[in-house]
Amino acid sequence: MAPKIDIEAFGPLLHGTARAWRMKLDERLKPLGLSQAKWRTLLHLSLAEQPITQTEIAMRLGIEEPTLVTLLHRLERGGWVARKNAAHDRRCKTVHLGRRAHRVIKEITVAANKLRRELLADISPGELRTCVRVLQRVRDKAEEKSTNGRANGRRMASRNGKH
Amino acid sequence: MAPKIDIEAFGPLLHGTARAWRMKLDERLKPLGLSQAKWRTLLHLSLAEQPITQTEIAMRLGIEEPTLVTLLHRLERGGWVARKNAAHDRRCKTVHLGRRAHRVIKEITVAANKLRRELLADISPGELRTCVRVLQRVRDKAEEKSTNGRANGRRMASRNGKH
DNA sequence: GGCGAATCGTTAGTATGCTAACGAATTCAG
DNA sequence: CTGAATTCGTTAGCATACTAACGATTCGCC
Repeated sequence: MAPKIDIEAFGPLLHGTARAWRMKLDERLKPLGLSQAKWRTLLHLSLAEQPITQTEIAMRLGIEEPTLVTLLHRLERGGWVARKNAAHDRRCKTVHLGRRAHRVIKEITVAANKLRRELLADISPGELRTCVRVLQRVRDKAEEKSTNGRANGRRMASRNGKH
Repeated sequence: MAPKIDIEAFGPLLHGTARAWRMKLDERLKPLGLSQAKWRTLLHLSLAEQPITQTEIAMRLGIEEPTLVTLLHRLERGGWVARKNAAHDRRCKTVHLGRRAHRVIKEITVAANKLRRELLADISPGELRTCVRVLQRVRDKAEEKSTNGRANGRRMASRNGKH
């Protein structure tokens, strides 16, 4: 009774796997005081060459602006980042890593890489490639604007450009 | 530059695909007044042969009890379900589908199946099988209790048994 | 039978996401 | 140059998840 895969459960399976992965990572980074949403933000900041604005961060993270606002509030309250008014455009604020953040950036990547290696340990390169291809195609299809055809300002943070 | 897959982004890819799928489904069911969390609950109730308790539902949905409590509050407020005190055990409440729910159960499954067929349309059966196998293994691995070995009461809703 | 342990549902508090609506600042059309 | 449109960050309000802690009830062991 093994060969018959339960294709009806693909959605739940996808959902459950993502959830389990996220919770595992959160669990490991909790000792650092960091959740996934937080460490992803810090990592993107550290990867940016120059100070970036909130809108830019939201786009890279693939989340909406209001979500980022409260996320930054929490990060700021914890001393992880600081916001500064941009000189050239008084509407903008740029976000900068605090001391505390610089110290843990490396630990974050190490932990994330370690977890990934563990979870994908007994998956063959071929299987992995196939899986990645499938996921990409599914995601792209799911992100296609469906019925609406209106150009409606800044909509949908689109897929996050790696990490 | 296509053959080299970006394995570092597997986590984000998984996360993003699940998110896109979920949002697409929510978008389609919004006209019915239903989000994914809600229709999944209704569907599980409709699949159950006999009235089931809240704990049972939470387990099947793969969510924690307090999460279910507020979810049921919203469903009850919308007239989708009703809670009754169980006769045999005064601690328990059983949850029952309301009229309104019975009418849309079919629409829900139809929409979910349609979306799945669309998103997986151009994926070959072989690829799909591989992908499912990989996801299952990753999920199982991620759900293994890691360092803690303590039996700490009811923990982790575990994987949801299909749908 | 009776008391401690386990179970069920709940509240409280927090984190993370969303949309809608808005004020302030900038940009663009005329 | 000026008024309309756009952009940036924010608040308000909601949905969905979590853990911690609790009352009420039931179960299990003596």
